Amino acid sequence: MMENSKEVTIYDIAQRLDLSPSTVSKALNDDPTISKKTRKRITETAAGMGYRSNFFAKNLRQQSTLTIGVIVHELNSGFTTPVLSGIEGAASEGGYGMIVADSAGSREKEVDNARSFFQRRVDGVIAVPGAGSLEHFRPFTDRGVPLVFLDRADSFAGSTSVVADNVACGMMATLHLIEQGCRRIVHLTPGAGDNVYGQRYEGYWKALARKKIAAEKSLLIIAEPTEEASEAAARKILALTPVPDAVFAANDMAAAVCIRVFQERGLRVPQDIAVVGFGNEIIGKLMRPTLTTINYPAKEMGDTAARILINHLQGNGEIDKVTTTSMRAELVVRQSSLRKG
Amino acid sequence: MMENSKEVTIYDIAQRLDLSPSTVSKALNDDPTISKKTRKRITETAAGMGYRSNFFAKNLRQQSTLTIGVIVHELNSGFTTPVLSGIEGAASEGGYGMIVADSAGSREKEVDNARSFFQRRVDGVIAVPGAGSLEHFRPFTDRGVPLVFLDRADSFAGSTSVVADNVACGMMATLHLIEQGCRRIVHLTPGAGDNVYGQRYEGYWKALARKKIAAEKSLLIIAEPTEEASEAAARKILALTPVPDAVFAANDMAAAVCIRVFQERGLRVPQDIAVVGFGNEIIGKLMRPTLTTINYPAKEMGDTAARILINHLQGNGEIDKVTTTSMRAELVVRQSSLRKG
DNA sequence: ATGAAAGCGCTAACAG
DNA sequence: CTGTTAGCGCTTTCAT
Repeated sequence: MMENSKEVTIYDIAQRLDLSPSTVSKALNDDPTISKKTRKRITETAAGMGYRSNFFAKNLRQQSTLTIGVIVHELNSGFTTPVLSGIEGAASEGGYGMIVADSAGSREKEVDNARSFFQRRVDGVIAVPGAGSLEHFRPFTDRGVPLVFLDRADSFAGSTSVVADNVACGMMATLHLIEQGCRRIVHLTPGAGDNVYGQRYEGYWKALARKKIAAEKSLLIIAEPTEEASEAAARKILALTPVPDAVFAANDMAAAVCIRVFQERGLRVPQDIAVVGFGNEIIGKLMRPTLTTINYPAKEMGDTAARILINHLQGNGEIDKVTTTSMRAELVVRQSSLRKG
Repeated sequence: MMENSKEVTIYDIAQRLDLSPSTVSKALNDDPTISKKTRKRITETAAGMGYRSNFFAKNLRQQSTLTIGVIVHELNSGFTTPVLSGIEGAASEGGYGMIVADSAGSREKEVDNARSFFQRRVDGVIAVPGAGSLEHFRPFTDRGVPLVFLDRADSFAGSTSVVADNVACGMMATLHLIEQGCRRIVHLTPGAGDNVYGQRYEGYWKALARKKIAAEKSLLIIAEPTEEASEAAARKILALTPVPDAVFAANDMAAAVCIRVFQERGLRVPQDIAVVGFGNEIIGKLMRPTLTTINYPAKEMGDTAARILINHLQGNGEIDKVTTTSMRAELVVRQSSLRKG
């Protein structure tokens, strides 16, 4: 095993070429005050000697880590994956590394992760927080470390948010169903609290209100986004009287399960009951009928959040001016809701 | 905006308490030679002053970054997500951060990412490489930076691999179909080269050989894992004469598309044609018939890779002894293949 | 039990 | 165009 044959430093290079370390440093950083010729000599011997700059010595001087920290409340999810992909793309393009911490649904871990990133001195933070207070992020804002929240729009001390317009999403889906002639529209959601789900629900009833349709409390059905709970919810929906003529589900999996249960009970989708999902998961294209759904711009949100952060870090200080960036989602109309034309 | 009100250093703490910086340093690192009383005084004022240790000064001294680099060839994928989740869990448990770089299918980016991590001096690397040479990882092995490959078993200079036993997977799936009475079994795969797909194919024909069934070349169908290509492949399968009585697809999406096409053509699954997928994606539980598939232990693989790496970094040098860790995958039998009992 | 001093590798004034 | 010098904040002998 070839072991660490000792790291090469700029001193080694300087000695070898009979130059000073600072000359070497400048040359390696493309300082224009170094003659082309020496610069070339230096870069070449550096490469030859297997030199790599010491990231930490550099950071120690420059007080910057070229690293952005990403805290997600659930890494293993269909939303988080494209978000990370979007962030990574923009970050690496801007010369930043992305360090990821997963809170795995635990608030305690989220607090820990914030602390850990603070210690690590990331240059900026993007967080997809779970529910609850955001106070554990205060050290960042206090120290001027820029902070962007994703998918959560609470205003929080000097921070910025990137969200999809969930109210608009809910409205779009519901209006579409109304246009298709539906009147008794169920909203199936994991919860209608103070978060994206609540906003989708708000969009739902705003759409009903606009069309002068009374919102019935019994048409709001709460169910965890698991297969079992969704099945139970579907049965609950069929037990309502009169039977609803549409379901707007807050995620595609729940919508798919509902459709299956409806079909097994002999109902036709969309003729007897129309269904709209949320999230544009791959399953929506594979099932029959294909699923009408909201295309949630997760990757674009990640990309945007990273760009805002990096622009700010590079001194194009958007972050102080923009408070919330709302990304446009779109309705993807497929078979499960099309009752006309 | 509260701006950087100047970072607190151990010197500030020392001055405030009329102690020396080294005492403060030791106290903060729980050095037992510092009396309990002073230690307490120090930790308390440190907290009070909002001190955070300077990660970089620390690293500069200790020549370690407490960071492991993860290079994936495709971040936005159903395999990578649980892998990252597994790595993150083990890493954070061991006190390490995880920095992620996505090669997004580009070899060039993969090479860049390797270089970038080398510069950043990650303590260790986990790579899920694409196809092709692994030479760009040589700097790590040369410098004694431990390196673990995931889902790819090439032996490479002093590195270690964590894989699922893909040959066994292919064999398991195929034997199961044979036991169900199938004889003309198609293997549908994105390619049977020198990678996991090739190994699954190897398992397929080994199973056939063991059962004395002739492997026909026409039963190997190559198709990209997209919806369109899978549909075309399904039609191709139905055009074979005699029509096959089973399909073993190398991913669940392709299997789902096949089943849909078969059903649309009036075939019954599994009675007329049985189908086994690969990957245990969520869709397999939602569709009808439910999909028999291989449960690929992605998260466990990530977890294992990270543990091996971290054990090594902490001096429990497994990495030199273990060359390849093969994780057990399992067959999940559901409706799409069950023709007996 | 505490302190003094050296140095990790690099950069940025400033001087030549 | 190149060199000198002085730290960045921390840890770690070695003294006391």
